[in-house]
Amino acid sequence: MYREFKHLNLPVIDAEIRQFWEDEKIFERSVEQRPAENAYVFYEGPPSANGKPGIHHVMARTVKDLFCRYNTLKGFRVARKGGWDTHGLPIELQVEKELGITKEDIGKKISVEEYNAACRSTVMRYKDLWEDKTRRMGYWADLDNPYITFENSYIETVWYMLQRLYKKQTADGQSFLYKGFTIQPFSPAAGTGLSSHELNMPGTYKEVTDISAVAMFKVKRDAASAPLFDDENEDVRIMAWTTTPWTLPSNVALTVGPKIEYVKVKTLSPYTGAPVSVVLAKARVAGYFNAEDENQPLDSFKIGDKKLPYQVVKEGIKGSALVGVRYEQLLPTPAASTPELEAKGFQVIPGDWVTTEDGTGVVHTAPYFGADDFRACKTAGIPFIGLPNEKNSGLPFPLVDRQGKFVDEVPEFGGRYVKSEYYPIEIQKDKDFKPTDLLVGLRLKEDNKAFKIEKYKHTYPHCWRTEKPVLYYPLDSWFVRASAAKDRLSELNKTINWHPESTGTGRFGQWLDNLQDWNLSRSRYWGIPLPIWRTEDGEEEICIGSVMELSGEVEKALKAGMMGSNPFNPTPNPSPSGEGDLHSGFSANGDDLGEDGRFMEEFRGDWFKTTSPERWAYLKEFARGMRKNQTAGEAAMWELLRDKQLDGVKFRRQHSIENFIADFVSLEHKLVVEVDGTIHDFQPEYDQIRTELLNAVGFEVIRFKNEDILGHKYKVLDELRIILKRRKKELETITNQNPQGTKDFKANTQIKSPFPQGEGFDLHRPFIDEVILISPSGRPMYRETDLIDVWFDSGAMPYAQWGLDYEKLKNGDDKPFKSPFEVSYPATFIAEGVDQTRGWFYTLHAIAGMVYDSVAFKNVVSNGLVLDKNGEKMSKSKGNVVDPFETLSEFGADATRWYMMSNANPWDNLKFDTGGILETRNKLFGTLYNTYNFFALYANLDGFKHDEFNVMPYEKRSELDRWVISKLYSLVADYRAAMDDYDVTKACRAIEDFVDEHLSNWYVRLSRRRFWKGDLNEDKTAAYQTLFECLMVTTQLMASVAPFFSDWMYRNLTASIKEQAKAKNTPLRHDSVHLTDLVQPDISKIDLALETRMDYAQRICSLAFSIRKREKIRVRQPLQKVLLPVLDEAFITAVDEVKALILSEINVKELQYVTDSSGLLKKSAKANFKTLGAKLGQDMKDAAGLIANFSNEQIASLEKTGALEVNIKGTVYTLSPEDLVVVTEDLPGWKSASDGSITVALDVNLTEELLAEGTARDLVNRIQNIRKDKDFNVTDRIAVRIERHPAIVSAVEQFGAYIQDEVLANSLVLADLVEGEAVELNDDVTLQIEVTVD
RNA sequence: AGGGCUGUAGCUCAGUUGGUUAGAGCGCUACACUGAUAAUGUAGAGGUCACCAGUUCAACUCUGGUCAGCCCUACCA
Repeated sequence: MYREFKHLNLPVIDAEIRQFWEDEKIFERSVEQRPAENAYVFYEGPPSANGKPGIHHVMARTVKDLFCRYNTLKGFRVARKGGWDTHGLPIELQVEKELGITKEDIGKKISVEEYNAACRSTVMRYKDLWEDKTRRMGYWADLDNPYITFENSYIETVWYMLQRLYKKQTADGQSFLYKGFTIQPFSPAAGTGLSSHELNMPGTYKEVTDISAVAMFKVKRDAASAPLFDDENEDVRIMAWTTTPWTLPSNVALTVGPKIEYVKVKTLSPYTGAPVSVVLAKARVAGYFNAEDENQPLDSFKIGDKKLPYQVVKEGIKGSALVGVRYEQLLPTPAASTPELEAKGFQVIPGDWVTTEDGTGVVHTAPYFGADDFRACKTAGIPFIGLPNEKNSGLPFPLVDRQGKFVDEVPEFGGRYVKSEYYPIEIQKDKDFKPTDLLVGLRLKEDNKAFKIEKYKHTYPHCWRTEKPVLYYPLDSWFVRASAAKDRLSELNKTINWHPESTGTGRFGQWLDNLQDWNLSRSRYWGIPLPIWRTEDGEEEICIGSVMELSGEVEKALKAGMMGSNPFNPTPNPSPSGEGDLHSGFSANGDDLGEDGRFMEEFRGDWFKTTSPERWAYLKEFARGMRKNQTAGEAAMWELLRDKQLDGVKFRRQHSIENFIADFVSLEHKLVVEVDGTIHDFQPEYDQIRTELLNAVGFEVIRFKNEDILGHKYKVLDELRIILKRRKKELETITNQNPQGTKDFKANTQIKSPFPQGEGFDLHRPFIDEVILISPSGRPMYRETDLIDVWFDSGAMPYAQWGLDYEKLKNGDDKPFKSPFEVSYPATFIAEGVDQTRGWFYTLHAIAGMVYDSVAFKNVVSNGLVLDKNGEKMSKSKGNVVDPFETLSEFGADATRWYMMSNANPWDNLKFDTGGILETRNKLFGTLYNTYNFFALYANLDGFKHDEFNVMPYEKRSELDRWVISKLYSLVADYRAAMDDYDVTKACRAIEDFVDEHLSNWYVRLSRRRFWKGDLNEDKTAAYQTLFECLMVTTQLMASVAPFFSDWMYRNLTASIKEQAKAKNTPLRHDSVHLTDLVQPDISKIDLALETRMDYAQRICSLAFSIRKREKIRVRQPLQKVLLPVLDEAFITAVDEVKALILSEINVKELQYVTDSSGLLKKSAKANFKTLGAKLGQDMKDAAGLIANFSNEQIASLEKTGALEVNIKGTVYTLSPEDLVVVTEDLPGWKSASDGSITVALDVNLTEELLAEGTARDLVNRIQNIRKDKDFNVTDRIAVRIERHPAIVSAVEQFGAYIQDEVLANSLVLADLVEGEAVELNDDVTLQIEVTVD
């Protein structure tokens, strides 16, 4: 029996099939049954589970899933290892938000360890929701063994890849991984630099209104500037425009275009009325002066006037002539002044990038806050402006700190945020609040240094998470030298098959062509630590490529006494098979003292308990030096603390603890007192590690600022006293709880791990920062504190998802990754949103290209965005976000998936409208469901069971059967071609077309009678077999996109024959459609001639129906004759084959061809523009008119002789038959209609007999309706009594037998009195019919 | 600002190498059909193929420009 159903309910089907898949492990089997060597490699771009899945994830995952399923059916083994992206700023920011802290609080209010633990627990928060969504949408992936980017094996593989880059060198010997200093986008609000990827997140560039300033820089009179002066007292100024007035205190140069022409204009300062001569580009004069005001008397101006008189007094000043001109510093900061700056700063320099499209043609240049500025100053040898940087001999500290505040030393504006957005919203809203830019503007106005201060609208980049403006800021960073591999990456890209192609050639290709170095550094906590250790001076460094290597280095460091113990001890020793878990090799407990323990025993004195003797010896020199060169603050503090002055507590100064030197320390109270100069603002990272490490060994660290000690001595003393008391108490409690505790330094040097015992060491911060290595020259090396860009994490997934194989690594294998890496690289196919073009797509490509000179993927589909139905982006604030769970529950996964794939190409943006899903459900799934149910209903009645070994040969089947089979296999060919080209939309639409147009509305409709009439004869069996094959093949083709419904149908179709199929090992033996082999495109089953003539039949029927409609003759009314004018014999032969179909479909008794010889045919001709156009050229138009007027005779002559000469404007052309498109015109005297070359005429004369037959058919219909209303079984026999009404008597008498046969009536009687249903036969006649089961 | 994509019926989308009636589905109107019925058929209304120019005998299609939308790139101050 085939299962029959009452209603289509896709969500119920989903649930049933989902359960079946899980119970029977269909996914696992679908993968495993294919041979491993025949792999179709798919990479899963890892999602982050810290946000809820959205409807766009359903879109992206449908694309991924369907091509994996499709290729599985094609016989490939398609492993799909799931993955989770677990690092990155979004997670950190979320944690900060939830804990109510900012980045500055990390390491203070909360330890890095706690913070990272919070990240770790947050990152998988919505894992369950994701997995639920994954299952419900039918996304097949291995969720049990995902790769997780925070796991040690993943991290160490990323290290390995970094090391490969570190070791790789360009032709001129530069490493692919290097440390540099550049001006980068920096988000003070998020406390981090931003990568170019992040700067390109959607919504980053926003239109904002800022305050712009045109400042006037007063020229100093000297040899270089002399030509600019007319007389000694003239006030000559250079005008420069800026949209960031807050950078004006940092101005050190003005940049001009060497080739640009500048002019000097005599005018007045608009704000003070003072006479002034300004220099600006000639092309920009009109931007600041109104031509009407030219040469007006200067003394006519009053402050506040709109009209500013002016006079161009000097023209033709080349930019190059201005270079070297010196000017007075605009807004001096005394603390930042240096002799060097005074000597070389504040002059005009050249820059090719200067234009005259905007501003004044002179660019205010502040090197720390602009990439162009930075380059220009470096080239011109202009020093940077900033506070002296005491400890680092390097560059001065910028006048703006990392929080986006002016440093205190900046007069007037010190301590103010440079962008108003950094202030809390309440402050911004205060009526008295003035943005810093405005204050700067006001200062300039007052000082007669401003020409124009006004609001200015422009787009400015914003931090994609905090939505606050970005600053360009000088940052130390590690870079990947991607620019060196630019050409090769571009070449490799050309071998990748992109969908859509334009993304690959255009968007991605052009990006590669302009590739910049990849900034890897992130000043953050939760991410993969950069595996580079350096000596403090940066002279020696090491890049670690594995935990094994790190362990070896730690051993060396141990011997040198750099560290307390080796957390990686014993040396990790994964099993040779590569199966071992790296974690298991690590010792987490500190029982094993090793060498370290032994040497600690030898030292008894308190003195050395804070560090190892060797380190002590090493640091001693530094400490001594620091004591000598102490700062003013340190000196003042020492005065307060020395000689047990403070409550009798003993303090030491410049004392070594671990690998740091503390400014002051009380060993008794375990308290470190640090005195900070401003240098510490520049290196918060370093301070933080220091604090963390000191905390880790039991010391509390407090800090005082220089100015506090110098200015508020007693306040500092009070604070210290309070802290000392508290410390004393705390230490007593700790000692009581744990007598060993803080006394034993060794115990605390054990590096902690967040994992339970035995699970190993955590490679994250802060633990990794505690690892100190020793350089070849015997100096300590500290880890570079940066984390790496999370995009590197995901870009390294082809390797890191498997992890390092130590055996291979030891053998020097070029690709030392665990199995099955060998058969899993590169990917055959990946798919992700188009927004990943510069993200994952790029990082995959870049890493593969640079490290292995290979592509990482061969085919890629980038899908577009999912917008709401109005084409607007979905966002929480708009409230137009679609919940994927609701959608899946309401419409089912298949309809949702199908809609998303078929509505538009996946790479176009999708305007998501549930109405579209509804349409898909009704049209495709509803139709197919009905078709299946129709099949099941009659197959069950007839006891039909499909028998794979006993199918009727196609040549013995009817025209209609062979036609639909031909269509079916044409579909298979089209479908496979489209899918192989990754064009799923085309594939889906082909299926829709087949199901709706061909299968349902033609084949099934025309075949209905075959199913319900008579016994299971040969023709009927053929019909069942044909329909079965159509359903079976269709369901297989649909399986990739609609995995639930197709499996449901497959299982229904095969349930009754499953046992037999299994026993005989036939193609239908599989438990699930997803385990089958995709049907082959069998050309032998395709008959194009048959498809053509069926197309004729469909068009003829359609035309006949349209005539009936026009003439208001219902289809049930039989007609005598249909006439077909024909032009050639081939048409007759073709139509003859489908004649029976046509006649029964349009309910006409006979078909008659009208040929030439009949004399009835009137032809007309139209020019065939395609062939004729090329031949005739300009005469085409005239020829078309001529041909349209051809007579029957002319056409006939051409057809007969094959040539006809025409004269067009004196030129004689010879026409051949293919130059004309001949059609027949309406037959005079007949009701006709035509469509292109086909014309149909109907004989609409109704005889008595025809009318009676029509009435009989009406009666059949009414009786059938009654049967249905009364819920009779389809097979019930009935008795019918009809009221004796004049309108039907003749029909019943003539066609009684026919009626009985049609309605399965055992008896049919006319009676005078019938008490049955009142039935309306037509507008005039209503009669009673009684129907009973007999 | 530059690059890419898109612009066809009220809506969602097709439209092959330029060729003379520009299509489908949904929606709307009317009629029909209904032993598949959350269907189906026929017909109707609905288009300056965003706009302007050019190439051509012929342009929705090719070229250039303009406008609008989206995405990407970009601190030109």
